[in-house]
Amino acid sequence: MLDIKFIRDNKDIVEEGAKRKRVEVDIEKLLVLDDERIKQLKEVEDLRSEVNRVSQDIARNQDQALKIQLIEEMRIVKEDIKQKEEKLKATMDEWQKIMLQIPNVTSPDVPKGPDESGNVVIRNWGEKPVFEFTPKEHYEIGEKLGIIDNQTAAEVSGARFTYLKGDLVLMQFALINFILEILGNKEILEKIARDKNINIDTKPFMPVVPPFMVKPNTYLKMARLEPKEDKYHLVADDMYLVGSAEHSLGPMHMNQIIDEKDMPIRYVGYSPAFRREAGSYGKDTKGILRMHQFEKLEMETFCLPENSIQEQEFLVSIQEYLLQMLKLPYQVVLICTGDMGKPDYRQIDIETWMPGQNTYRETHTADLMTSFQSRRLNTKVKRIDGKVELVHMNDATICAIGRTLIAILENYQQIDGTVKIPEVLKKYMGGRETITN
RNA sequence: GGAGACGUGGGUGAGUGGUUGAAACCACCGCUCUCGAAAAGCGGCAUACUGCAAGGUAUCGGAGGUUCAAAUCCUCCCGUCUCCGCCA
Repeated sequence: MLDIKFIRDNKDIVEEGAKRKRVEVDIEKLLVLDDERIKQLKEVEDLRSEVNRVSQDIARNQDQALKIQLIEEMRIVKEDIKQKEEKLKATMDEWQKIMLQIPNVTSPDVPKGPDESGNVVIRNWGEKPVFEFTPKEHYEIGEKLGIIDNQTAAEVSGARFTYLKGDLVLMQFALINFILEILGNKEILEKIARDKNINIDTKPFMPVVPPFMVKPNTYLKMARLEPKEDKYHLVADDMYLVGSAEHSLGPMHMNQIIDEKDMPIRYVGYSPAFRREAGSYGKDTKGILRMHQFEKLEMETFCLPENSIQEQEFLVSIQEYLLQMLKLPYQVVLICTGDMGKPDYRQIDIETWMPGQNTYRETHTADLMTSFQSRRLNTKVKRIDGKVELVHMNDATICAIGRTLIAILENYQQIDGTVKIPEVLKKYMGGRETITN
């Protein structure tokens, strides 16, 4: 959510920003409602003030007859308040509805564009592997090796579910262990920052296994409830399954004021992500690219406003470091206005090379939300000088495990159908060289 | 799931209908004293909205309700603790 004061002072920027994000919202109407809101609020507060004042008079006054008269007068004023409050509430409801629709403004360096065609590749890394045979797609490799079984999962749970088996499961946990080691190591993080010329506190990440379900209200505060049709809703308990660890990591400091000396706060959360994938029928139906359920390691950080762009750069650097360690070619994409999320100020994706599909596919995203989420979450920082302000929040994938496994299978495949194990993961997989049948 | 206890400012904790947005203590910040520190003394110390300001309004887990007046009474919800049941 944006600050209403900011909207009032920057009507054109907000309006233009929404249009560029292809969000329809009537700012003009909001401002009219806001004037109305303030006017009605003043009326109600003046009346309340009168009641408060007279109530104290009643308490102090000894004259019984006067007391009875004042009580009677206040009873009438209260009726008036009630009516005005109802009017105010109606105004507020409408006001709130529009406020929730308004997207975050964007960073000046975000390219303007209508959809993904406007995204800009800002750099790439790695040599695409050259094969002496036609590289296969991950599901062909996986099925042949007996480590991916969508067939059985379809019968048990339906489409877009899978059984990961054997070495692929070991590789999943190898990735998790490898990543947690990196994110917990201050020296490595320091080196990553230094190599990219990022001047930032390299405090390590605290590993977290967060709740996999959240209350509707929590989701709303994270500005992630919409689109609802993509969320799994547990009707009996009115809970939602998380679509990302972000959804329960972000609210960890709800209604808190954090000391500046404790900043930045960095978490790496492990959780499944549940997605209904509404609207993607027929898209990526093969293999494990687009699932209703997949595991993910996610970085969620809270920092001072002046550091948040640097923080995002840092998170992207860590993503790149990981892919470089895994020797997976990738490209870094600056997402344009029309393709980015509503809460984002700036969004950077990483797409990893998938030889079997002969294309780059999205594996990582890094979202800088500025204070868009912290405003509703009410997460603040108390500065050294005593000033209290909203924190800035960053959220970034460190490993969407399924898609990383795909990239490994496709990039490391061999002519005999076996798959080499990336060097850095070997030690977590019994020192073995390859996945064989 | 059953029974009971409880939820007050950064912390401990007082407060059961009327100048209580909230005592006291601790922590923290500033000043005095000191060469400096400690100690002591003095002062400050919630957030949001609104207003040029003075000020006003709201908030004592959350949402409603009773009342001229609610931290205090009532209802529902959430959470914590203890005991029992169940369970990995």
